[in-house]
Amino acid sequence: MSDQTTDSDLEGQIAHRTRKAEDLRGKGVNPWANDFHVTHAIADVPRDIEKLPTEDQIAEQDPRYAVAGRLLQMNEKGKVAFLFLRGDRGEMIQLFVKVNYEKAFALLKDLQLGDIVGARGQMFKTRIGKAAMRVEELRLLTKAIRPLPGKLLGGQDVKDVESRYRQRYVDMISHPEVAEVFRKRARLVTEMRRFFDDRGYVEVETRTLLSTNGGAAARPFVTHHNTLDMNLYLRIATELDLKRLVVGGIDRVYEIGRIFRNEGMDRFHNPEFTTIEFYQAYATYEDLMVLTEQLFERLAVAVCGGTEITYQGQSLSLKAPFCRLSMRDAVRAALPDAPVDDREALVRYVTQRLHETPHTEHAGTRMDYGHALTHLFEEHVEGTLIQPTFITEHPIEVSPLSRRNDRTPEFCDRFELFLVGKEFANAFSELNDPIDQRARFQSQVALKAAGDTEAMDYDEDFCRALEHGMPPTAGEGIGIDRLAMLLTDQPSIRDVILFPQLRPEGA
RNA sequence: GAGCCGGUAGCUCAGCCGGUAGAGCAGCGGCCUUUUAAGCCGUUGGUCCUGGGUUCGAUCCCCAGCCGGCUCACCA
Repeated sequence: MSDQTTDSDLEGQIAHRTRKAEDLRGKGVNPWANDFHVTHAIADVPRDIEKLPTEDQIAEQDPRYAVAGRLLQMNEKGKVAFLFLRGDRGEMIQLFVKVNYEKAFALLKDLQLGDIVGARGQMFKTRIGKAAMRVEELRLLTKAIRPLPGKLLGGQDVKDVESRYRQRYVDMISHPEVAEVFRKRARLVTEMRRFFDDRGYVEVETRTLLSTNGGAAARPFVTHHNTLDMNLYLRIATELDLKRLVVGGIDRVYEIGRIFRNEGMDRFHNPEFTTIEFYQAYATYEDLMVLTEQLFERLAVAVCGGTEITYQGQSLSLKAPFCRLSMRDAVRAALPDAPVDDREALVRYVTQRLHETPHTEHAGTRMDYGHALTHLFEEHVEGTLIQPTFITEHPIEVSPLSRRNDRTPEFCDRFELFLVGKEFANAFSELNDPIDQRARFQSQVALKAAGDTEAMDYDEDFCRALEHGMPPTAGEGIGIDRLAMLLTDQPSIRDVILFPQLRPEGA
């Protein structure tokens, strides 16, 4: 205790706290003890002021509670001290330590903010009418060698988002509301599982490493297997394996899993993210629209308590039914002069517009009717779809895995669900005609040869699977991170991913 | 990948016209037997993101880089 450390920089504080821990060990106190028995969560300790005795009314038979939590504040007042501990949900308990309880009082000088502390005692009402525990036993359970930055109680919030994302543990200590976002995300996923389990879907886990890239339009990550001495792709979708399982006889199947796309990062994109994909035999995309409405309603109720929610100041209603609109009608409404039904004229129309707006990098490798229509939709409609809207009848060129519509084979039996101007779900009646599927893969290969880095590989095994016969099936994928953003009202995908991708910390 | 904005004490931030830096909180040493973001006395702490340049002199001006945020492009 003779240390006269005056350093207040980080190294000095760490050194001081480390010496403190060593001193304690020298006195026979384990600074990282694990023999304290908690009887109650801090949240579960009764604190109804009306029912609590004043200090001199405490009776020997009044219940005792043993709690533990992080020490966030210490007010020492001579021969008495008040401490605040915070528990696992961000709730606080006030401790009252008097000089009369000698051992407990003596420990105070070895405690520092951020330490994990255990306390045992009886609850009472302080002179200013606050609930507090009169501590009979006080224990240091974990010495925090490194001081916590910023706000504990009082002090300032840590606002530097970089350190918040890099050191999520610190972020969560400083901001209990951050932990709450991730609890809600967990609730969302749990509820989603229940929803599908209740309907007889089987949850599976398929492979992440693949030798062919498919199931979506995206650039993959490449990795290398040493023993096989071959490059493998990290999956960009779970689609093809799940449909293999439908061929194999699991009529209702889903996977909640991480997928990887080697593309840009921004407020709505992280290189690894989580999707649910589900497939149901003998269903159509129209059945899935109804199912999707039920799912979104249920998730909103479970996470937000109702179907009327707010996202970043916008009021949204997730109450069924959602609006349904074909892509052509949507484009027509936004651009009355676009020749939506004339395939060649529409390509010319879009090509001309692209020349007029030179800032676009859009490659000329895939300008056909389907891409032209989709381009107009994405440019002029997508961002305006605030309330939940199903966009149906996508062109075949942008849907290499979807079933053609029986009446208008240039379009397919597909929908995407949009909300707050973003895509949230993508679903279609699955293409199960192996001959057509081979042709679609062929055109993907041609696109890839022409420089389209997002085109799929020809998946021979998948075609072979379809040749064995896949029942008529509908399938859907939903981005869980975006859904979590929506239901927790977070502005950035980084706020719903525990450890979002950042550049490595500089040396 | 492009544009804009930012990086100063552990945290939040000031810092004028270029003269090598301040506050609050945290820390450290005291005082106080009912505090509530306690109070009072004293006190420590800085690679001003990095590297160049201009200058007698750079946290400040210029250039390059690193990291982050936002917008745009690609994508979900």
